[in-house]
Amino acid sequence: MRMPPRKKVGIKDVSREAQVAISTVSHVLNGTAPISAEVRTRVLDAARRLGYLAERQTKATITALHTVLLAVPDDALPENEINLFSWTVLNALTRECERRGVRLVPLAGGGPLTAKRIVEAAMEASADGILLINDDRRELLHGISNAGLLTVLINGEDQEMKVDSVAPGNRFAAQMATDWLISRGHREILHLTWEGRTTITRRQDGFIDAFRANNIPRSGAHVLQAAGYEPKMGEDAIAAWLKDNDGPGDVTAIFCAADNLALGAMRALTAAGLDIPGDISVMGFDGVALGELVSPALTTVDVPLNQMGPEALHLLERRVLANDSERAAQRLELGCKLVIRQSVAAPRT
Amino acid sequence: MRMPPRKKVGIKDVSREAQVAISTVSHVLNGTAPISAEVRTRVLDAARRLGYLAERQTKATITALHTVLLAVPDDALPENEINLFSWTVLNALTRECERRGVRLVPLAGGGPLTAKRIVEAAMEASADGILLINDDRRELLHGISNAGLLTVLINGEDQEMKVDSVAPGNRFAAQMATDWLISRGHREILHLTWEGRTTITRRQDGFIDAFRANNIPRSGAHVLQAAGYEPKMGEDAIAAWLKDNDGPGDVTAIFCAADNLALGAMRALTAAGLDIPGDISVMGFDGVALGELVSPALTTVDVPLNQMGPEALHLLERRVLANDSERAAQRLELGCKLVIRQSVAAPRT
DNA sequence: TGAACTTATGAAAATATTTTCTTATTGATT
DNA sequence: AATCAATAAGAAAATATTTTCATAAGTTCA
Repeated sequence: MRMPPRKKVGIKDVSREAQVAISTVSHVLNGTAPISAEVRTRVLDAARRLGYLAERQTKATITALHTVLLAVPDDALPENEINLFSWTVLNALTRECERRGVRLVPLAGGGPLTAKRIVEAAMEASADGILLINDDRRELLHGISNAGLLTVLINGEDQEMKVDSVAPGNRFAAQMATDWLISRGHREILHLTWEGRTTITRRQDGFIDAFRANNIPRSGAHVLQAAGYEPKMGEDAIAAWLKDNDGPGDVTAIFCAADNLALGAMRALTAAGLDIPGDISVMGFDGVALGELVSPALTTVDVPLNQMGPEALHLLERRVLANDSERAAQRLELGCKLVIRQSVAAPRT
Repeated sequence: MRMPPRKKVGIKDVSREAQVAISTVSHVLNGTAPISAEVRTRVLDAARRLGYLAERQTKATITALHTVLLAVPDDALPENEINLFSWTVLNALTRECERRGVRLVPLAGGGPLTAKRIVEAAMEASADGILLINDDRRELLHGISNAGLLTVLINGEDQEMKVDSVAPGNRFAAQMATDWLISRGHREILHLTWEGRTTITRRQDGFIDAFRANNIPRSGAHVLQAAGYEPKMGEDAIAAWLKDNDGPGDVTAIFCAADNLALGAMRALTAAGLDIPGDISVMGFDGVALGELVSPALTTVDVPLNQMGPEALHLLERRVLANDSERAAQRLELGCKLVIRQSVAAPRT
């Protein structure tokens, strides 16, 4: 694995690009002399453009991390196409590690994760820290931190606020999605979800928040639990719901807690002869499914999956560098974006 | 304001400390040669001990920030001792800026903050970014980001997930505090709060969460609104409550959403002839009040106020450096700690 | 058992960066 | 108009850091 021989950029290259002397660049970078705003901007822009700032930044932190243990529970393994979520996250993480020259030692398979297994694997690899994805059980976290190992959770949260974590801003994102439905005129909305971990219930919280924030009667917020997050389960849940209620009733929109569920729901709705979005609107969450390719294209919430891994790495670096157990644990929530396509319309009047 | 002439540490000093050659240190730091785990550790430890790693880290980021506008709404001004919260945060922030040589231009007083005022002030100071404390109104955020200025919120949150922010982990912390009360045996708990911003309602969420997580009847969760967060208002609210209900009734513990309220509550309870914690337990939140000096000493939740400013600065730096509007907004929650003192005991049986 | 490798470390050469000091320009003050 | 002070930028000297290459010590294998 050899990088293209992109020769390192230095302060010299920046000075040429910005048309100033080498020393001037140094002065700008260190604030060791008065510099006019104009030149300062020119230099900084050049430095950024050439990737000098980024390189410098990388070099400063890279030091701390040599080997990182990546613990992946079986159900996050991207064995089936279903778990595109984890796959995307892990993929971006792997690439970032390669880029930075961090050795990533995976621990996966071989039955359920236990603190013992993780600690042993970390010792064996003499890892500087641990990244743990999709698993935030208390016993696990206790076991690991008792061994004095530094850990960052990806797509999880430590309720005891001892361990750093990165997760999507589920609650706000779900509220934003529901807000959008409400703004289109929907008042009776079904939230299709499943009994997942706390990070999934946050989406339900946000769904409810939106009703409160918009002063809409909470009686319009309906919740339906599917058996899991696979498309088939969403399909079954919606089919059963349609049957029980003899059609969608007052409900004019379905907000699904995952794109996969939304795909299943759309199948069930179409099978029941309902038009999307004419008769009923559907909204997803995650932005991983090929929502663009189904018909109608799925309106959804885009989660910045590609940024979760790198951010986790960054938290781990800072933790290793600081090496200060007094420092408060950090929980990082990444903002999500609405992706508006065709599966949502105003309700029939 | 002159730093003690602590001469800069370099790779040379590290090599001496770690008893290796200069080049070896360089190799460790850059991964440019195979290094034994033993030497690697020795070098890294030495580098950390001497503050070399920290210095390097600082240097890498300092570049991006020269001038920062600090916008402080009137009600966060530390004019009265009441707002020890803001005072502590601002104090730590100021010191961090001094340490790093960042120029901090305050914008405060002169009536309510408006987007226009902030944008103009930022332009005038040619600020690289804005720190906004205790104010996250939508119009304000829209106005600022429309002007293309980078902003980080301190003790606030952007529901639209466009702007980075730092805040305490209010929800989990409140749950932790309530958990503690429940673990001592309390089942009927009063949450004393006020109509604050969303960050305050998060504490109420956590209070409720604890009942759910512990499978305790939610009928035991009582909420009482004070007129504000000053001690006097807590005192009045509790006095009125005691009067209305002819004593505390079944309630055996009061969890206050702020230390100031707790101090007031304690005064009202004592005035009513109740013993703390014999008759009723009291728990605070914030860890700023002189809870250690009151009698009995106040059990509370310690919020890492000193870290909020520096973390906000760090977010701003990264944002300026990346200069990538595609990058998702980040919301950083800092973990809090339980401080156990004397004001909480098991309820009378 | 000794040639061929591999792993570790350091000395010295090659680079990169910072600091000091000089010079130019502008505007204010006598 | 001459002088001074403040602001900007750069040349050159002083340092700091990285890289290349040499060497030692162990390992493997025919």
